Amino acid sequence: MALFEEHGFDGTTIEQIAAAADIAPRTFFSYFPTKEDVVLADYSGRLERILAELGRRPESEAPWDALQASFVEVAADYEAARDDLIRRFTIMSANAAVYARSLQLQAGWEDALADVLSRRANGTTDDLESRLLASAALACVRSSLRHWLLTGHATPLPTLIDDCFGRLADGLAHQDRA
Amino acid sequence: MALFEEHGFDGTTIEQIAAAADIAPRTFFSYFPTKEDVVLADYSGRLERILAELGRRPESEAPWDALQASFVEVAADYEAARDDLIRRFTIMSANAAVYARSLQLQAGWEDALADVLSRRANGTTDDLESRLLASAALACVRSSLRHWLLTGHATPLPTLIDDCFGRLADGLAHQDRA
DNA sequence: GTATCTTTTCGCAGTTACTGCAATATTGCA
DNA sequence: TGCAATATTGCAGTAACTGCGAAAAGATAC
Repeated sequence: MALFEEHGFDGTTIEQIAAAADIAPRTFFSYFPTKEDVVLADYSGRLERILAELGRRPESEAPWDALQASFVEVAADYEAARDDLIRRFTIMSANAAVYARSLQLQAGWEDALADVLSRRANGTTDDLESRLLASAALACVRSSLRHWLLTGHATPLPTLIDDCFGRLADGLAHQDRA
Repeated sequence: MALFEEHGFDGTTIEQIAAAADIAPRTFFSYFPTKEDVVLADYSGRLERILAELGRRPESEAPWDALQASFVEVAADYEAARDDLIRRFTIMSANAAVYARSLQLQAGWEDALADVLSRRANGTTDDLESRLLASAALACVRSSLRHWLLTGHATPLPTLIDDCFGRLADGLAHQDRA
């Protein structure tokens, strides 16, 4: 991470990373599939947390509400690792390849979330609905994180995410009413 | 495209593409920035269409309704190029790198859409709201396209997209009511 | 038809991420 | 200590992409 911050993501080679970590360049790839994944190392654990949280929600709860509650809960973790998160996201937002990889990983999250929602609904809804909800939820998270970074982390993340979920649920069709 | 379909995306090299197109390998890169962009060649024009359509909507219209109307309109174009679209999306959904590139390009769309929405709102809303709407709209499009492909293009695309926008606007908070 | 300028095409050499494979080192355990 | 599983490594190779400068093609003026 320090190397990325000093020389930029593109300006840092695998060779340099390996040297800094005291391993052979070849060994790097037994820890990370791509260079981008170094910046996004926390992603894999994050998905498990979200799925666990989602599994803890009562079956009776509406899907969107369950998603909202789960993500707000996980966002509290984000706050705990605040400084690290800021470093990672700063690098990410400065580099298109890292952001692209982030989106790709989130596509995996979408698959997993849609799957859980479909199983939860148990035939009550179609797969399109599950997909849509999962995809929209991740849109909330991305928008929140972006805003959080751009505004210098003023508003706490859980608040932002809660707000975004709320807006999508209530405010879209008739904004003039709000 | 024929090469991709025969040998797969990864199994096709720039050299082969260049040979098929009767150009030097080096020249390929003056037409496409990456190999992935061959499959997504229609993306650049598509954004302009969407922005044009969005610019044509009345200022009084609620942002979400304007987005919905614009995308439904552009989806009609999709139907016109139906077979070509199916070929491209089939390749895309079979290859993670192409899908990642697609998401990256859509991130550019999101920027542009959020920008237009912010300017449209003229201070009535914050940037977070614009982002969120743009991001959610693209989530609708992706979910619709995916469903359209998986179900063998049974339902027309404009119908699917219209439906997704409608669901996000109305159905999220209180699905038990529906 | 020729000369001049612009644009496109091209070849070449180089960088870098990433892969498969087989050898070597390390570790955990009986 | 000996053995088996696992981690680390080196090497050779592939393929996407880049910068640069030369050559080719095309347009324009006279």
